[in-house]
Formats: sequence, structure tokens, C-alpha cells
Amino acid sequence: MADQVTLADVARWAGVSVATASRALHGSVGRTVNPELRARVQAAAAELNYSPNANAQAVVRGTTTTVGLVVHDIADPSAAALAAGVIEVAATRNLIVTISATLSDPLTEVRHVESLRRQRARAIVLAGSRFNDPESAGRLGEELVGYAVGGGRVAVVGQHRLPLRTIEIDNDGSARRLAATLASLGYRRAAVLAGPELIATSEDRVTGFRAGMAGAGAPVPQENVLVAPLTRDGGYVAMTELIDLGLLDGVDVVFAANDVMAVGAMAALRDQGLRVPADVAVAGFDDISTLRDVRPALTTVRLPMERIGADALGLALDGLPDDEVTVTRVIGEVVVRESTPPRS
Amino acid sequence: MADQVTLADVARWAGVSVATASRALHGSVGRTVNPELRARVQAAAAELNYSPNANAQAVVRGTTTTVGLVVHDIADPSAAALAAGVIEVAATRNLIVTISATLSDPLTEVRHVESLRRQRARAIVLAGSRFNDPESAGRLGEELVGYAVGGGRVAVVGQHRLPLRTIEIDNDGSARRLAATLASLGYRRAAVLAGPELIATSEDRVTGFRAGMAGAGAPVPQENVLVAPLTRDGGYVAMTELIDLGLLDGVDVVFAANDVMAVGAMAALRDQGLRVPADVAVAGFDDISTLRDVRPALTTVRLPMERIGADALGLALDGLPDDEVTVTRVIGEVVVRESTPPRS
DNA sequence: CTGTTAGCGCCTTCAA
DNA sequence: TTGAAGGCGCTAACAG
Repeated sequence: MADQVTLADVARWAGVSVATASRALHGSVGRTVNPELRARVQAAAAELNYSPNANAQAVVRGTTTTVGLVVHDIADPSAAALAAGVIEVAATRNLIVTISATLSDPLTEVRHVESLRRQRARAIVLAGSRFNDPESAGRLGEELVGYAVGGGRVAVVGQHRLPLRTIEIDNDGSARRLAATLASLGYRRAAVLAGPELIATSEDRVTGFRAGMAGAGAPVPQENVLVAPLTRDGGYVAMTELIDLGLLDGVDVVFAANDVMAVGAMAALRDQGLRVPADVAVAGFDDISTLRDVRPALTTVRLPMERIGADALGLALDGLPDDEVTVTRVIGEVVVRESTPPRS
Repeated sequence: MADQVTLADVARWAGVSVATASRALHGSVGRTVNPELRARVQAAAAELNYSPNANAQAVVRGTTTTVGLVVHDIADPSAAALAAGVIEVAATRNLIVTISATLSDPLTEVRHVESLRRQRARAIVLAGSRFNDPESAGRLGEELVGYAVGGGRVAVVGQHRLPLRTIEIDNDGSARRLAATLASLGYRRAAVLAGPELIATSEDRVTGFRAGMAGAGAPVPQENVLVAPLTRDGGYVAMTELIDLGLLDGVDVVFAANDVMAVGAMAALRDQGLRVPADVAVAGFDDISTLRDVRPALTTVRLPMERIGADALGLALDGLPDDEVTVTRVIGEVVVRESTPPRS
């Protein structure tokens, strides 16, 4: 590794002091520098292909230009949309975004937050689902508190158990309304493809859905709820299992905890020679944009993830440091499409 | 912003020198520290909720634990898949990933690389498409060279004009084979939905496709090629325009430069009362995973993006510093599905 | 307006 | 094995 060009090199090359070089390049507040010298310094910097060391700047300035985003899995379209929103806002403020994926492991999440704290990130947006895991939650809380004490700004998406600025996604209520809508369309017997119990988002959706169906006089029996990973393959396997166990008999609608699972479930149905919605209806959750134009169009709950991402970063950055905890609640919009037509 | 806890605080609290504290927490090579002292230091660190300043460490160590990934748009499923691959490999090496989006602007791309260089990122994976823009290409090259000279590791995905380790995606040849396949299925008159000319990936695909059709004796006339953004809406608008201009008459297949556009195109067709594939066939490029199970299933070219992302980071990290430039070529796999059935 | 002088938080020779 | 001291690259008083 060849030696890096430092500010001292630039200063020497331009025949000025490092202080002047620094000011010429980055303009200390209030201070100004002779145009001619400035030009010399800039020429020197260009000539030497100088790159300021952002780490050194961070040490002395005590702050960075980085914001951190923590999600489960960046390949999840929902998370990607949220990330796009975060990145967009970051760009308007000349901030760069570090994304880390927890792969749904609570300890990995803690480690990522820890890492972001070490980097002295300007802000952290925590967007993975809350885990139903008290131990890691404790460590996460500690880490976050330490970060905030040191001046860090945090916003949390969907983890409404932390004493921090929060954008709460009403998974429970939205799923409940979806169920009510389906019931009003004539559906009476539902099956549910749920995600791992550890993941609160999924649990909330399932709970809400079942409550909604029950409220409409069509409760979902426990044996009709299958647990699987929140992935396409998880949906496929769970759906296949549902069929193989004979649990699908009499069921008129299957609710999957997210759209990705729903797609897998539809594939499984097709592979078993069943048609959607003729033989059984399917509904999902998230309203993934790439799926919107697809047939049969999926009934789902729309969440404006990109907007949420943008708002979350704004919230983290702009809230007063000693602001009281604010909770913004986002309600999902039930979108009925072809996959759940009215039942005669 | 309350004062951060520093290593000196920890050392004082534990009653040792900062040197010892440093060694106890991070274990300098070769040096070892009394277990009892180590325990005291660790207790102090925990007690004070100490977080090492990664920036200060980076300054003195001259290297960081960050890798940078530059893509066009993280919400693009293809880019998200690649990012997942990068993140996965990074995780196994205890590296964290910074993702930045260029939004298809060449200058933004340069700025992001510059920023990554300032951070002294350990490696950079450049995965946006090459731009057909000599000026920014020059600046990009300079920046990258400066980065490499300083010990930075770079891998490039799909930009095969840079003298760097490259994973080249054979857009041209793959599109050509797609065209040949379609021709062999009986398609004779194609229209093309192309992306902006600035974006080389799209251009290569379009060029290859047209060459393939021409090679099969069914050339695509220039007026059948429409330019639009590489988005769902771009595809929708372009397709609508194609119909409105009467250009679709006699056309039996529409090729979109990526799957996302193809989806938009299909939506436009549907909105105009046309059926896929009965009235016109459609093909895309990328084989986005969320679309695989969707009907009508889209004929496309599969690119193993997650794998590519993983390989790219591996290539960047593991290549010898003075390695000669290596070029790995990835060939897309033509996947024929329902959207382009054999034509009688 | 410019240069000199202190640091920022940390790691790592160098002596002890 | 431990501690004191110097330095990493940079910015920010403080003089001049």
C-alpha cells in the first residue's frame, strides 16, 4: 500500500501551512483565504490526487456524515423500498448510508448497532422487525441508549417497544381490517401462513387477521395457522404442507404474512393444480411494487415503505435531542384485487 | 451532546494506563496482558458503556472495516439481490457495507466513489451500469486509480471498460441468444423498449437483441425501438406510446430491456385490452425473483445477481494488490416461459 | 489573512 | 507485562 497523500503534502507542494491548506480546501467557518493561495492549494490537491481522510476529520470534528440503516434483508423488496427512501433523504443532506442486514438474528442486530455506534454515525434507522426476545432487546436498548447519550439520533420503524422516536406500523389493525374486508366479501374459512414467532411484525399481522376474522364470526382455528420463513420458499413449503395435510379442504382464503410468501403459496397451489382465485383465494401484506401489475393481482395491505424510510431518517435527524418520544402511526391501506373476488 | 466516554476514561476508572486499556480491549499483536487487569478494564468499559471510536482507530491503523457498494437504485430488485450477496460475504469477514445509489447520474457516481475513498473503505464494488459518458468516465477512472494507489481494492460489475478486476455481464451475447430463441419459436417482428442511451447495460442488451433478430432474418426496424426510463412506469408509458403510434400492428413480440419495464409494458397492454401472450408476446431481462412465480410467467434472461455480488466482493478483497486485471464473464441463461409460447 | 500551536482518540514503538 | 511518549491526519483556537 503506497503512502497516502496527506494534507501536509499538499501544503508543502503549494508552499503554505497545513492550516491554510485545510481552510482553502474545506473553508473553516468565518475564516477566509486569499483567492490566489486557494487556487494554488487546489491545484496542488488536484496534482497530487489528494483525498481528505474522512476518519481524521471525524475524529476532530466529533461527527460524521454517515447514517446507518438496519434491516432484516435487503433483498426483501419491502426493505429495499424503505432503503430507497432513506437514501433519498440522505442524499439531499450530503449524508451517506450504511446498510446492514440482520438476517433476522437478534444478536446480529445488536452487533450492527454497536458497529454503527463505533463509527459515530450521525443517525441510525432501525427498521428490522422487533424480535420477541427479551435478552437481545435488553442489550439493544443499552447500546441505543449509549448511542443517544453520545449525541446519536435514532428512529425506529415498527419496533414500538423502545423509548425512541418511532414510526409505528399498525400491522395488527391493518390485518384486522383486511380480515374484515375479506369477511364482508363472503370469505368464512381462512388459513394463515405465518412467519417465525420470533418476528413480531409477522405475529402482529397474524394476530390481527385472526381477530378480524373472529370478529366477523369466522374464527381461524389454530391448526389452520402454519409457521414458515417469510420467504417465497417458506410460502411454497407451507402451502404444500397445508394441502398435504388436507387442511385446505373447506378453506376459501389463505392469508400470508407478507406478499413474498403469498407468491410462493400461489406457486404451490398452481403446482398442485389448484387455481387462484377459483379454487381458493389468496391475500398477502406489503403491496410490493413489482407485484402490483401481476395477474392474478394480489389482494394485500399497502404500506408506503419508501415514504416511511424517508420520514424515519427525517425524524431521526430533525427531532430535538431531548425531544420527548414521538410515535407516528402508519395505517396500512387494504387493497382488494383479483385474488380475492367477492364470493357468491 | 454529552461527552463521549474515551479510552482514557476507561483506563482511569480501571486504574491502568491507556496503553494497557487499549491492549486489554483490542489485544495488540504479540502483546499480552494480565488476566486480572484485563478483567478490570473490561468491567470498566462495560460499566461506562464505552464504545471505541472507530474513526480514531481508522486514522492510526490506516484502514477500516467498511466496504462500499455503488448501485443505480437499491429499489431495483436486481441491485438489491446483488447487494444481498455483497452483504453476505462482508458479514463473514466482519466487514460492514455502505451502499450508495447513483440514481443513474454519472456525476453522482463519481461523488460516491470519492466519498468512499475519503472514508478509506477497504474495498469498493462498483455495480452500476457503465455510462456512455466520456467525461465522467475520466473522472471516475482518476478517482479509482487514486483509491487503488492508496491500497484500496476495487471490483467492477458490468463496466468492462475500466482497467480493474471485473465481473463482466454478457448483456450483448445473452440478449442475442434470447432473440435467437424467440426467432426459433416463430417470432418474426419485434419491438424493443430500451432504456436511456446513457446506460450501457441497456444499450448492450438492445444491440444484442437486434443483432440476434437480424441474424435470424427478422431485423428490428429502428422505429420499433422506443427509449424510456428503466422502470415500471417507463415500460408502461413506452408500451402505451407504441400502441398509440400504431407501431404495435404486426408486432408479435415486445422485448423490454429489463423485467421491471416488461411488467409495466404488460400492464399497459392489459389496460388497452390486449392479452399476453395471445395478442402479443413479451420478454424481459434479469429474471427478478419476485416475478418468477407470476402469471403469465415472463420469458427473460437469468442473471445470478446475488452470486455476482458475493463474487465481486471476494474478487475485490482477495485479488493480489498488483494482480493483473482479471475479467470474469457471466453469461445469462435464457429462460423461456409462458409469455412467449411457440408460435404456430 | 496566514502560520504556529494544541489538541481529537487511539495505537504502538520504546524503556522500564 | 506495564507505562510514558510520540505520532496518525486533521481542525481550531490563538497570535501575529
